[in-house]
Amino acid sequence: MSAIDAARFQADLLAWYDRSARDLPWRIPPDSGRRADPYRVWLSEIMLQQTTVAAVIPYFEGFTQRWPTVEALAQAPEEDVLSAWAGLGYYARARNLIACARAVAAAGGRFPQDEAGLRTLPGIGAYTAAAIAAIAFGEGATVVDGNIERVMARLHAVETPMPQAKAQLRAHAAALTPVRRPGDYAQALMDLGAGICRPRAPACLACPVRTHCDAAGNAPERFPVKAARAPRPARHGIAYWLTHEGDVLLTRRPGKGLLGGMTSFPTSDFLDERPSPVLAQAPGANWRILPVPVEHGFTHFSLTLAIAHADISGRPRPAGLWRSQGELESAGLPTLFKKVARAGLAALKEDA
DNA sequence: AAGTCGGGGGG
DNA sequence: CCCCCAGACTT
Repeated sequence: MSAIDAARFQADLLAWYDRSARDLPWRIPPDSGRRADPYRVWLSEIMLQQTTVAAVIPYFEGFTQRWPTVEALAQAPEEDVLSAWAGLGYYARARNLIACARAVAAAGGRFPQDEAGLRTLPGIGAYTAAAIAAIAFGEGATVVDGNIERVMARLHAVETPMPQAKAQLRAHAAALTPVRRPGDYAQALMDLGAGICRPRAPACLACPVRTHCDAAGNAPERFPVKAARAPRPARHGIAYWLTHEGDVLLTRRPGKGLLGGMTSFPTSDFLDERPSPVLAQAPGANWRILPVPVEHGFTHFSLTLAIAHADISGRPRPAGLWRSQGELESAGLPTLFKKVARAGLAALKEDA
C-alpha cells in the first residue's frame, strides 16, 4: 500500500471541484464564503441516504417550499410529511425526520454543531453526522459514504472484500481529510465518485487525482472487491380493492416495518408461498381476483401482489379511510400501492 | 455481523 | 436482469 501525499491530493481534488462542482439545490458554490443552511444540509442528507441525486431534487424542492425551516417541519402533522415523502422510499427516514425536527425545534431550533451531538439525533448515523458537521459547520470530520469507499478502495487498490474492508477504507479516508474546506472536500469526493470514479466504466483519463491512484488505468472497476450476493426470494400477497358507492377503502399501515405508517390498500401478509385466496376482508362479499397482478421489487425480496375486488354498495360502510377513485393518485401512496391503484383502475375500466 | 428497509436508472 | 445509490437501525 503506497502512501498518498495528502496535501497534494487535497489541492488537486479541490482545484477540480472549484471548476466542476455540480450545481445542486442544497449546495453553496465552492469557496463562496457563505455558510450553508444547516436545515437544508440536514434535509438533503437524510433524503440522499441510499438514494440518487436526481430522485431527491424534486422532493427537496417540495419540502423546502412547504416547510422552509426546521420549526415549520416540526409543527407539520406526521401524515402530511409521510404523504410528501411517498415514493421516495425507506420510510423510516421520514419518521425519523419528523422526530429529529421536533427534537431540534424543542432545543431552540439549532442543530448541534459537532459530530457527536448530531449523532445523537434520530436518523443521523456516522455518515450523516460527519457530512453535516463538515458541510454546514466546517468541522474536519471524516465523511465516508458509498462513493468515498469506492474512491478509497481504488486509490489504494484494496483487495480486502466488502464489508470487511470498511474499517480500512475509513482509515484511508481519515488520513486524507483536510482541516481546511472540509465540506467542499467531502462534496468533491462525492462528485468525483458520481461522475468520474463511477462504479462501472470509470473515467480515469478525466480524473483529477489519477496520479495518486493505484488502480487508475489498471482495471479500477474491480474495486471495491465484493462478496457474492444472496439471491432475492419471491413473496406473494393480496391487495383488497373494496368499493362502496364509488369510493375505495384505504388504510394506514402499522408504524413500524415495511412501508410503516404509510397509506395503503388493505393487504394480506407477504408470504413465501402464493396465498390461497382466503378473503378475510369483508366476509360475505363477492370477491374476485382481477386479471393483472402487480410486480414490485424490494431490496431483499420481490413481490407479486394479486388484486381482489369486491363491491358492497347498498350494505353498511365499514370504518376506514375511504377515497374516491380520482383521489387515489394524490392519496400519498407509496409506489407499490400506486401500481395497485393504476392496475385496479385499468382492470375495472375494462369491465365497464 | 447480519438482516431489514424502497425505488429508480443504467449497463 | 443485476447493480448501485450522500445509510440507519435493530437484533
